[in-house]
Amino acid sequence: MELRFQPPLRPTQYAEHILVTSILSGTYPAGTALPGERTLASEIGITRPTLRETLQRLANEGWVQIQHGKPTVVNDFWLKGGLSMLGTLAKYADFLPNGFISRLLEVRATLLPTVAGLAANNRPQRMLAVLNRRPQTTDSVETYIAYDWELQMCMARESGNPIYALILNDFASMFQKMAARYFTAQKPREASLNYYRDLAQAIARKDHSVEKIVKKAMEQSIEIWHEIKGSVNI
Amino acid sequence: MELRFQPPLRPTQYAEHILVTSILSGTYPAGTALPGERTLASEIGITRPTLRETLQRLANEGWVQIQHGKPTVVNDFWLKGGLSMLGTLAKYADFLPNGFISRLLEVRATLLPTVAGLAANNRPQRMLAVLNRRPQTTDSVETYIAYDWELQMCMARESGNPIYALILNDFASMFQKMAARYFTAQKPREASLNYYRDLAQAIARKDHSVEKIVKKAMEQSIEIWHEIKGSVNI
DNA sequence: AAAAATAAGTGGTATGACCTCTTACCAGAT
DNA sequence: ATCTGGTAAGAGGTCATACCACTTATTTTT
Repeated sequence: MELRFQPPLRPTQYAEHILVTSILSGTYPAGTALPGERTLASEIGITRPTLRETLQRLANEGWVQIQHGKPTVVNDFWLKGGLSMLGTLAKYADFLPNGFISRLLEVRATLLPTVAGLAANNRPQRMLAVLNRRPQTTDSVETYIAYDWELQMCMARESGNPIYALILNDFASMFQKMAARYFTAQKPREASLNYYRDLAQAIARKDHSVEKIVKKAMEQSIEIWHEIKGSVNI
Repeated sequence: MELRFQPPLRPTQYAEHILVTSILSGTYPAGTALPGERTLASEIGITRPTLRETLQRLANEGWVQIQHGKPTVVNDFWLKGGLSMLGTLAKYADFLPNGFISRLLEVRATLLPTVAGLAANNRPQRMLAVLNRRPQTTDSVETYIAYDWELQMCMARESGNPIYALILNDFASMFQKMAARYFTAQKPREASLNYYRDLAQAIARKDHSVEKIVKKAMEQSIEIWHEIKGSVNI
């Protein structure tokens, strides 16, 4: 849980914690009605306006469905939820199904090659400018984490299609958790350096191998992740 | 705007309308601070708790950034926003950049072929069950809209990767607006029927042409959309 | 000059009341 | 009996106001 020694949660975050863990753990199964706001607020130990701020946020992410006059009901979030749920889910990684990060990497593997190809065609100079700042072998883990994310976001921005950036933004918190573990080992750092180098060369050559290179790198990162994570349930 | 003859917006929706249109139209440029909550609430004509519910939601979607003690600042939403922004943006289509729906269709074209391939491998029976219920030539526009969406969601669900469904859910409102226009013409309806038929055959044959078929259909839908929309700015 | 206290402004939370919508129940009309 | 309309209960929606907590800049103290 990683919450010990942390300052006590503020009421609105505490409410989120209670509600999300209750939903994830099955205390409030999908399809059932949540207790009324007045009851729920007193049960959690906060006031109604505070609870409502949290409820509205969760409803917007697809956890629950609020309708005037009717009780608030819990959603089957894998069916009704939106991508912004990833941001909240990242805080409760213990409840994630086994291999969830792999699923995330798989989605990235289908998206990023296309995105990279668009960016390389659209704004090759900007891509090369970022790639020329790529990390060195001696750089810290934090540097790798930050740079890898920066490169992805650069691709999304320069792709010319703003929607790719929106998707990646929702991935941010999950990727942060993953990358912190991923780049701790040496092998993925080496693999990434090779990937950055190959990508820079391909863009400079202006040939059509960018997509393939990114695709290959994404698939390799999935393999490496499987080796790293071992039996950890994320 | 299509708001005439509709009941007046409730305060929380009215606040969203004011804030979002103000941000989109440049009244509150990215990087600038929003007026304080007390000021803003009275300007809009609602109370602070009500305004806060809206502000928290918008912050969660990435429109603004709220920090305790500091003024709330407007984000560059194409950079900081999440995919759930699409749901809100769909209500203010007039502000969308030209060709935005095309960008959305392009994202779908990169995702759905992979998703369809996974679903066809994972759960061919369920896919076929849905495909066997595909519309007839004589069916209504509404039937096409509903079925097309159902098929996409089916693919996402049966792909085995829940994240695809989360992404599609965020596309829902935008797709609804697009499909209502798209399927009004006859050509796209015919194209979709052919697509459904080819897809059903491919899955039944268990060959590896599913991805190609979906890819081709998605690209064709982009072409058709360009023909249909003409000079409309969406 | 540096450090600590202070004050002002902003977002965060608490109370308690009232408004609006949905639902179910019931009385009256058909 | 069935349909219609009213009525009451319970749910979410909004209001009003006061106070708490964090950030920042200023002032005071050391």
